[in-house]
Amino acid sequence: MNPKDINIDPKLLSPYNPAETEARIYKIWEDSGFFNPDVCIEKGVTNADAKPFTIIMPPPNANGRLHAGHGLVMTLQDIMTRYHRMKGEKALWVPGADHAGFETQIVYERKLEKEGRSRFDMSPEDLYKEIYNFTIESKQFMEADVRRIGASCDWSREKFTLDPTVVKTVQQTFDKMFKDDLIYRGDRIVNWCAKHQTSLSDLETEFKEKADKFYYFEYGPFTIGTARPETKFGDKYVVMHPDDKRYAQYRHGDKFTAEWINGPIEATIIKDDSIDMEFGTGVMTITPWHSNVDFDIAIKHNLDKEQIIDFKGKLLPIAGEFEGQHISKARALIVEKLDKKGLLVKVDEAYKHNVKVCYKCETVIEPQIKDQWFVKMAPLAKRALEVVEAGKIKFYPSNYEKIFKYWMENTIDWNISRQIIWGIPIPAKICEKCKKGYSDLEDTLTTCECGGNLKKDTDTFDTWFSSGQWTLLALGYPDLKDVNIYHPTSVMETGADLIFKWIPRMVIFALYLKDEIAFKDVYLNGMVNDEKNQKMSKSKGNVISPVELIDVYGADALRMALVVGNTPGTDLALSKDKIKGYKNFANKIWNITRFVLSNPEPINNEINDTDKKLIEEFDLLIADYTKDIEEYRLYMAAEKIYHYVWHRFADEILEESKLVEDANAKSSRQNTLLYILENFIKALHPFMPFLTEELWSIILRSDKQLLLVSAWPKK
RNA sequence: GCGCGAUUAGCUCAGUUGGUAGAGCAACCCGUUUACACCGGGAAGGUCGCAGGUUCGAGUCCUGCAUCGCGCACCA
Repeated sequence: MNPKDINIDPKLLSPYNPAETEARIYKIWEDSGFFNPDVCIEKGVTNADAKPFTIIMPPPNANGRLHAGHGLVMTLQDIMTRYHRMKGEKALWVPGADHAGFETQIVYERKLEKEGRSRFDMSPEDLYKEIYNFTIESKQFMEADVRRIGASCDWSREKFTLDPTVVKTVQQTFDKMFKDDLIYRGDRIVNWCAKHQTSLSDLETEFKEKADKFYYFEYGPFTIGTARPETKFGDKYVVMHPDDKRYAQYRHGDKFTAEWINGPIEATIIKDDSIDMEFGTGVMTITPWHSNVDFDIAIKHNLDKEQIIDFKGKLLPIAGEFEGQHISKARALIVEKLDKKGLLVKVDEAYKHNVKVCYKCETVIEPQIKDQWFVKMAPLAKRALEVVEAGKIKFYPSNYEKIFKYWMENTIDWNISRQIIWGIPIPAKICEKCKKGYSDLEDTLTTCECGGNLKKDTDTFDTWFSSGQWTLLALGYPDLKDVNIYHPTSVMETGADLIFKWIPRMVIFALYLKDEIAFKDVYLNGMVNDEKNQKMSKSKGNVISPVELIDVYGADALRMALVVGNTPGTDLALSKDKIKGYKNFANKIWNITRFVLSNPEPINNEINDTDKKLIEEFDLLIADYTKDIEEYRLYMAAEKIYHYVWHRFADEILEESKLVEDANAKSSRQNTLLYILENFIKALHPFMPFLTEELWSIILRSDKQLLLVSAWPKK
């Protein structure tokens, strides 16, 4: 039928065209100012004494576009925010952008590499400036993507993780923790990436299976096994298990002389029960400077530690004739020399083991002992554990509480120093003589208590040190204007992989700085995978960008596809067929509206008993649906309303109403259809905001306000 | 090695305090009658991983096993 034949709004051309609608609607919302709860109060759509509802957006990296996972995160948070806003609460969703320290620097380094440049040839200031400009530029693309999804966040409050006030506050936190004896300077073994020239936390490394040769060498009276002969120059301890009968004749502390790579050395026998008797010969020599396990043994027995490999991966003078060689080349030469000396016993050609690599470039991590800043985790973790055990923070799904607790019960001190430019500088001074570290916010200290010269620490903070304070920082802390109203935040919604990287740190810092929980609820979403449920990755070429999907199917359809059937904590297989299904749904609603509006106007306000039952049925559904949203069962709420609208309202109620002939009954039914239509459009708004706002502007209604700030349907 | 999760229709997954199995998609048959073919109607499809246990009653609770996935740790 020609749409012109229908006596309704000419805007209602079929089919629904999301591409034409969405940008226009978003602009209307943004111009209205209603994403900002202050404006809502000012204009009288929200009561000044209404309950606050706060979500802090996990700031997307400012260095690129959004990926499908962001699409899910933005959708979930937008649904929650829109729902609470319509309920009349002071709903605040604070957007952000993350400088993403290490990540951004890597992105930028790749760019430099392509241009044939290197950060090591640039002054730190120039590099910082370039990355800053790059990030500010990229940030706009990220923000545009967030808008495309329909996020109703308060852009006027957007925070960037390198805003000057943020930097200042983070540095103050460091100073406070230093004074509270929660931060110390420590000589500890760190994960060193020789390519990126920085230390990494355990969470920034991965294990990769590698096949290497495994060598057996004669070492005095013993045969030792190793996969890394190049570290062995300084080895002067042999370690074996105290219960190993094969070596019962040797005693702890005994010394002997062994012929070794560059001549004879004196070695000492150490007995330690951390040795695996089954592995190799049950005897090993240790290199405490370049191995975590060896380091622990050395600390336990108070053994000497010596650096063999420099921070670029080259051998130090201790290597004698091999000095200056890169370890990758030196290994074979060292083996050859030992072989010539008759010390090579045998070689296992295919030894498989897991090697720690940099999670970004897969360079093999070289453990190094380095002077770094560490946070004492135990006392902080204890408090975080207490509030969770007291039930003050709830997890969705609930089993993540276990993971949180496990993590808090097994903390190790946190290395917060990073040797990168792109981050918040650590406001500290280090003594050139005795290496003692001081916090120095005002940059005034010059001399150490030992008389040595104090030098500025050139390191920056691990990003999670500032991100951990984000619930407060995003609200303007230490300015308490917003903090007093909106903190603790209502819900922290983020990817389940952040259960240990981020969630505990936010809990810890909010307790430490403000003596408050950071959030009442934690909602953890799973990964968004491709339609075969495989992880999206650039190398597989199966990455789908949310914006491309929006271009084809519309934002509302994508949002529904991301939410329906997606329980918290579980990964989602996102298929185009699924999104297409919800594009059809959008069109269905469009046509339902066309149909209802094309019916004759009711002759009065009467509703008969038959129709009252339909209204009752609908109201019950909405009550149930509301409860589902309230309790974070968004996957179920969305499915229920979908089912009602399509298969109950359209397929049955509308079809049946076509058969009603009596004038009074017809009028009663039309009143009923209008009531249900108006209210399901309201109820569906958090899930499908663009379509519903557009329809709201077309249908007859009592309330002329934007749907964005209309009252939630209630019985 | 330690921990977590999953196992339900061909596929993707729901199933909220235990009460005779649900949705979407796909496949099948039929159908253009006042919105919508981006549609409607209909039918089909499951010993709810396996084995025990608790119970009047178990997809749901308990124990064990198997398979898959994920996380953490890790061998010189």
